[in-house]
Formats: sequence, C-alpha cells, structure tokens
Amino acid sequence: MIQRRRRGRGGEFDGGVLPRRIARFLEPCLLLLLRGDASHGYNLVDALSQFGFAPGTVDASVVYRMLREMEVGGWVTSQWDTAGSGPPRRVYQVTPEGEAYLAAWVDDLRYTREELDRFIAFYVRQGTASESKQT
Amino acid sequence: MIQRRRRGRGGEFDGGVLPRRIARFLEPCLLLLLRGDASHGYNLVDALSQFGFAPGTVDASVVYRMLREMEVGGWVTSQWDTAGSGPPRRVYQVTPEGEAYLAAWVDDLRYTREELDRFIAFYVRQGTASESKQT
DNA sequence: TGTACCTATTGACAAATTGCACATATGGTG
DNA sequence: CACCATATGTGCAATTTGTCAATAGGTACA
Repeated sequence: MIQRRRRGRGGEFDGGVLPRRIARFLEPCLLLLLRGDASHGYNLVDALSQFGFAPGTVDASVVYRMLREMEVGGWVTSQWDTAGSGPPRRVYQVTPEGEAYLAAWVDDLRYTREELDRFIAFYVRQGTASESKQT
Repeated sequence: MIQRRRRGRGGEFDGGVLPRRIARFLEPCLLLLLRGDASHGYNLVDALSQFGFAPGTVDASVVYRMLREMEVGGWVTSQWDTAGSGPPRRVYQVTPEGEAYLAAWVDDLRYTREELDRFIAFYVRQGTASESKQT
C-alpha cells in the first residue's frame, strides 16, 4: 500500500482505503450518473460507490462544489425540487454540452488506460529481466 | 478533447496534447526508469517519453523536484558525478525501499486500471441503452 | 579573451484541487 | 422544544504542479 506524507489534498492516502488516483475523476463519474438519471447532490454521494469510491470516502461538500462548477461550465443544469419532505433539493440534468464533454472524458480515460497498460507491461518486463539476471 | 479552465496546475489541458491524468504518475515513472538504469535528472526528462509524456511536456524542474523528494523519502539515493564534461550531475539509484514503494505503486495502478475499465464499461452500456431508447 | 550556447541543477511563485470543519435550513418525532 | 435525518453550502489549509528565473561549468569559435 502506498503511504504518503499525511494530510491535505488530492490522491491522498493514509493507510486503509485506496484513494482516487485519476485527477478530477469525480467529474466524469457525476456526469455519467446524472446522464443515467437526473438527481441531486445528496443522492449522488452514495451512488458514487458504483465507481469504486468506498462509502464515506467522498465528502458531500466536494460533490456539491463540483456540481456547481459543472453548471457554470454549462455541462449540467439544475432546478429546485420543493416537492417531498425535508429541505429543497437541487436536481441536476446533463446538457448536450455535458454529453459531449463526457464523451471527451471517456476518450481521455481510454488513452489513460493504454498509458497504464504500457507502464505495467514495462514494469513486468523489467522485473523478469532483473530476476533472470540475479539467477 | 477535454477543455479546462485554462492556465495553472496539474492535469491541465489547453487543446492539443493530452495531459497526465493520474495523480503523481511522474513518481512511479521515474522510479521505474531509475530501476532500469541509474541516471540523473536531465537525462530522465527525455526518457519519460516512453510513458506517453509528449516531448517537452514535462518541465525539468518538476523532475528535479520529485527526485529530491524521493531522496528525502528514502526511495532513491544520489551521488555527484563530476566525471565527463559539463557541470556535475547528480546520479540517482533506487533503494530497496524504493523497490517496495514502486511495487505498491504498481498494485495501485492495477487497481486504478480496473476502476477505469468499470467506468468505461458503465459508459458503453448506458450509451447503448439510451440509443435503443431514442430509436 | 569574449561571448554565445549547451548541459545541469535549483529556487521561488502562482494556480488548481481537495479534505475537513463548520454553518445553515427544512421537516418529522417524542 | 429538543433532536435528528435530510440537504446544501462556505471557508480554509495542505498539497500538487506548471512556469519562470537564477546559477554555473564546459565547449566552440571568431
């Protein structure tokens, strides 16, 4: 497990649960969830577990913040939903711009996956080479 | 291609070249290169192209900084090499701790890869579902 | 000798991301 | 009313990373 100088910012790890490794990964995750079904922040926090975020890992404030940023960017829109009990909820939908943005994200992630594969293959190849050297 | 609010920090994109998407990815890349062959910063900058870093993408100062940090962490050691022409070079080698750290990194990256696969599969599945809905 | 250029390292600053702590508001239950 | 679950938000500090500038040795060439 990877240990880092504790406390602070992104991609952090303190022992125990795996951190997120991909920069701004929350963004495409939220877009993908919203594309499947319009929803509000509080609800999305739990839904993120589908992408490997351990429950309780993602702070709600981070999700809210990103949703507002995406609205400023034009990738989602929102309306207040005052029906039902409890405080009003801000319900988000993905815009066509958001769809295109998500598609670009997916292209990027595919490329990132290839990069990862290259790295791991490099590691494995080198590992076996040095083992045969030692033997 | 992914457009971000221009100017600034990591994982940035301004049109054209793909940015790095994995947090602190430079770290395992340098370790892997050094494990293959002890080297100095200036040399490593170019060697990074093997991992998909476009030439000129990674600023030398970023590499030097990370090397010093890894030395503080105990994952590499260095000596000055005054032989040869030009200014002295600081040559780095990977320590056993660095080996273990790299192995942990690889485990993490494998997990990240699976996470990526899950995400992309989710996207593809949903995409086909909404297409059949629209049809 | 001067100066221009390549190699090599380092330091300083600014911008972006994110975890954490805290503040606020609604409605239901005892 | 007190208390809790729901729901959204603000502010701050730590960390990461890109950019730019500074320093310094060595070589080539007029």
